[in-house]
Amino acid sequence: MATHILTSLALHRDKPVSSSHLASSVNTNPVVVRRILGDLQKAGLVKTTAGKTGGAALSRSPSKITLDEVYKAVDAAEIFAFNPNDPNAHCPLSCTIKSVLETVFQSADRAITKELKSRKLSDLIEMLKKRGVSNE
Amino acid sequence: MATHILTSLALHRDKPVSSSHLASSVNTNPVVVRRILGDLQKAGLVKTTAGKTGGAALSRSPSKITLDEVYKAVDAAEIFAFNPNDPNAHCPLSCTIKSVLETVFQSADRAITKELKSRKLSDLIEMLKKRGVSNE
DNA sequence: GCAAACTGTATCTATATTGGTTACATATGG
DNA sequence: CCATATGTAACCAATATAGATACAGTTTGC
Repeated sequence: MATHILTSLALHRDKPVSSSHLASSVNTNPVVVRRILGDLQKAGLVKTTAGKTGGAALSRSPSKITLDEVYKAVDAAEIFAFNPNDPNAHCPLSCTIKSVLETVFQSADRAITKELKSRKLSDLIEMLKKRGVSNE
Repeated sequence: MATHILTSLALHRDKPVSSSHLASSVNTNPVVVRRILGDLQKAGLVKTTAGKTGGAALSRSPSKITLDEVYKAVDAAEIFAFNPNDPNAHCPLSCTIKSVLETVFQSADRAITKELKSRKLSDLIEMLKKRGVSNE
């Protein structure tokens, strides 16, 4: 939904778009959109203005926004999860496994981050245009 | 939990380990362990035997088990999720965005898969041994 | 000044997922 | 035969997410 919203904003090039309008494109409720916009705003990707002619707009050019930023803006969690339970203190494996998995999780995270960093919002716009979607 | 279980099995080298024993190391309930073992068994990574001396054991050498197989065995879902709602038929962007995101999701998936394929269960055992955990 | 059209946010509901637990049928070694 | 396993169903609790309603605060344009 977040990338959908951002591409919509990009296609509107700086004209503020209302959450209702975005919601109808995403096919959801305006409040859901505003919540996502709130996350994107905290991450500095969009700017919103209140009032009659208000709405959301990108705060940077699409070529300066990577999908990694989008991902981290709306989904703070890691990809993999540790066992939330305490380790069994009588078991050496149980006490050590977490530190081992940590290094694995980190490299997986780096792999995803690298991949997403290589994708810019402007790339998505390009792909949309190739499919005939050029404005909205 | 799944990797924890598998490393535990590896440290026991082919001696069947009961779900209760594994559960105490993972600090959870035996049924939870058996559910995970069921997934791992479907994926061909472990073999379980019932009866008094039963339990679970690896069905392959740890050097022949990649973390990618483990991941796919217990978590069939994709990393990223599409907007579950139908597209708004009146909106060209809404109708097209999914196919664009699909290619992004696929390359992200490939990146994770590649990373996890490069990690073998035996690598984890190595790391554990370096930290002083050699049996259990 | 004021109505219209926004945002931001609180609150509530529905739903899905997950882990944990109990219970029990079934298998098997000694 | 019986102790000890697995496999699995059923249920509960906790958590997360989307959606919906409601409303206070902001801003524009008349």
